[in-house]
Amino acid sequence: MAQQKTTRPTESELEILQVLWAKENATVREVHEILSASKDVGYTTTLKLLQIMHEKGLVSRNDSSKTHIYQPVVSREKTQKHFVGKMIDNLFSGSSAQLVMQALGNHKTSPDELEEIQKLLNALKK
Amino acid sequence: MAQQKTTRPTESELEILQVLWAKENATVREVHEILSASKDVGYTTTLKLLQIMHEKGLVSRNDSSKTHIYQPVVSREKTQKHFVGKMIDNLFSGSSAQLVMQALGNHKTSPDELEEIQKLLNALKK
DNA sequence: ATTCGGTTACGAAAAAAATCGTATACATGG
DNA sequence: CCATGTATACGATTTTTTTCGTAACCGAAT
Repeated sequence: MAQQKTTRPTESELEILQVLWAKENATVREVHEILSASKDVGYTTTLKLLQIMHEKGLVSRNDSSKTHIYQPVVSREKTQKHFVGKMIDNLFSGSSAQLVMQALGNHKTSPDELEEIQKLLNALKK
Repeated sequence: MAQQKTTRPTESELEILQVLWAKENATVREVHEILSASKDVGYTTTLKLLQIMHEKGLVSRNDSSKTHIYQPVVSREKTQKHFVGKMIDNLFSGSSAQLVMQALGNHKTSPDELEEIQKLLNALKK
């Protein structure tokens, strides 16, 4: 079987993945530039993190040129799914509805988005 | 103001809080009994964790008798809110609707629960 | 060729979190 | 009084995660 143990990203790894998901691919510098805008962190820290993520298989990299280019391997959706599931277990006694209510209740949602949710809801009700 | 720095629970602390929220209060042994059903962990580990949580102010305890009784201090709702918010930022580009769709799409939700959500949705649409 | 700016490699330290061994206290049944 | 079972205290270790210093590398401009 040799089931690939899907290593889950840590907190900081998640921050980096966000950048990669948004840009599709990026150099260390690009990632670091974005990260350091909101957070005080050294360049080599970002580099190291990307290297570790590469070892873990969370990202792939193209090192054909001197400046390596990183790409996400794990998909945003899979990762979302994993963490949402975990959170439902951990904090909502396994009830996704409770999570939904919490999310809807406490955060601004535009009419368009509400409409989207309504559609999904209609589909599920069948 | 002296705003109480709300220390956030770690992963394992969350597991313990779950038990405390469910039971309202519990002894170390009770917590440990439940935890060890699903997880391989030593009694003193659970004890230590509860002691740390007590230091942090996550739980209170009644030590008037030899066997201490612990109670959650942080509310389930506040904690949920915190983690949901964090997750929306970290994984859903700040869109709560995206999280809702993900949660609804990937997990079983009973008709009753769907109805509840529908009600909330109606209220929000106004 | 030499220097300079930007890059990766690598090891190690620091920080945070989780785990457990051992000591000790205390109530209670014998 | 003593042994035993159950508690807590506490230090120490282990593991995981984060951070960064230093060296080495390379290409381009001088």
